[in-house]
Amino acid sequence: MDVKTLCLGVLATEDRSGYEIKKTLEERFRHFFRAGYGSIYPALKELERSGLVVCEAVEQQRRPAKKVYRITDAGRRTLEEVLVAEDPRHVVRSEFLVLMYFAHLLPAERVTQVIDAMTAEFDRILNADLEALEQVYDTLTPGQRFALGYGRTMLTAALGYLHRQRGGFLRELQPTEAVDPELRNGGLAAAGD
Amino acid sequence: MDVKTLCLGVLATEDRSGYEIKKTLEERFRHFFRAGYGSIYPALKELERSGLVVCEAVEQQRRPAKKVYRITDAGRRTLEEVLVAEDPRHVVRSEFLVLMYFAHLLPAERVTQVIDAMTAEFDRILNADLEALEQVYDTLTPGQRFALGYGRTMLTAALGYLHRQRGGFLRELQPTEAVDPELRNGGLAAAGD
DNA sequence: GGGCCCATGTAATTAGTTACATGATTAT
DNA sequence: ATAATCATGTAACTAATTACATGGGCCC
Repeated sequence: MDVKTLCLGVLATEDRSGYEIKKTLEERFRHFFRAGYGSIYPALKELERSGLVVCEAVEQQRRPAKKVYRITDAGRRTLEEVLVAEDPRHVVRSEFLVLMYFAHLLPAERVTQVIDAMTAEFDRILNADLEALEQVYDTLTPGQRFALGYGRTMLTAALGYLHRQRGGFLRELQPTEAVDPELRNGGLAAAGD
Repeated sequence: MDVKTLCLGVLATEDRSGYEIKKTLEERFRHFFRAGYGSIYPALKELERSGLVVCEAVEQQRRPAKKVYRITDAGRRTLEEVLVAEDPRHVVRSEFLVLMYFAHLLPAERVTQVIDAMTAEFDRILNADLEALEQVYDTLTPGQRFALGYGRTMLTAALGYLHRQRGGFLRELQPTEAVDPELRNGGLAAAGD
C-alpha cells in the first residue's frame, strides 16, 4: 500500500486536486500516515496514466488553476482489490525510543529535552489536530471514527506513560546521587501500567 | 538516524557480529525499529570504512567464521554527537488504520479479518517478545526499561481499544440491518476512552 | 516589504527492502 | 531427508524525502 492507494482512497469519497489531497491527509491521516507533494503529484500522474483516475483543469478566480482528479470505475475496483489483497502493516519507527534506549550514553539534559519535546508534540496532535476532527465527528464514517479513536487512545496512553515515568526515569539517569533500591523497584512497579 | 547509528549504539554496549546485531534488534527493538541484513551488513562496512568501528574475524568450531565488530573512540564520540544533534522522530505508518479508514468500501468480513489479525499480532508481540524481555529486566539499563515499558503500554492500550471497539464497529458497518441511533451514539461514547 | 496560502511540478538523493547466492551444522 | 540456525554478502529495485523552481494573491 503506497501513496497511490491513499490518493485513490481519498478520491473515492470526493473529487480533489493534489493540493487538496495533501490537506486532507494532513487533517485526517496525520497520526498514522504522511505524504508530501513530492510523492502525491507523481502518484496522481501515474494513476491517470493507468486510467484509475481522470483529470480536469479547473480555472479559479484570484487563484491558480487546479487539476481536479476524479476516480473511475476501474479505480474503484482496483482500490478494493488492493485493500482486500494486501495484508496491511502497522509500522512504528521511533528514533525517540532509540534515543531513550541509549539514554545512558547521553547527558541527562538532552534526555529531558527530548522527552519534553515528544510530550509537546503528542500533546499538540491530540489537542489541536484530533480535537479539530471531533468537531466534525457526525460527518465521519464509522471507519474514520475508528481511526480517530485509535489515534486518541494511543496518544493519551503515550502522554500518560511519559507523564508517569519522566521524573523517575530522569532520576535514575543521574549517576551523581545514588538511587535508593526501593525507589528503583518503585520504578519497576510503576512501569506496569 | 539510520541503521548505521543503530549498529553503533548496539556496539557501544558489546562487541558483536552483523548477525548478532540483527538478533539483538529483533529481541529488543522489535516494537519500534526494524532492520534486515540488507541494511545491517552495508552499514557495518561503511562504519568500518569511516573508522567508527574495527572488525576482527573470529573462527569458530562447527560454525561459520564471524566478523566481530568493536566500536572505536571516534565511534563513541560520533554516536553521542548524532544522538545529541538530530531531533528524533517518532513515525507511525499504519496501513492497518488506512484500511480501517476506508472500511466502508470493503466487505465486512475483510475488515473483521484484518482487525483480528492485527489483534493477534499485537498480542504476540506483547505476550511473547516483550514477556521474554521482562525475564531479563534486572540486567536492563533505565533507558531500556523505559523503551520496554513504553512498548508494553502502547500495545496494551491498542489491544484494549481493539477489544472494546470491535463489536460495535463491525455492527456499524453492516448496511443490511438499520442501526438504532441510540446505539450509534453509544459507539460515540465508547470511543471516548 | 515580508510572509503565508494557493497551486503544480521535477530532479537528485537517500534509504531501505527483496531477492539472490552460498554453504556448513544441527535438530526433528 | 528436511527444515532451521548460523553466517556473510551483493544487486536490483522500490519508495519516498528534500530541495529546487515558479508565480500570483492576500494580509499585516
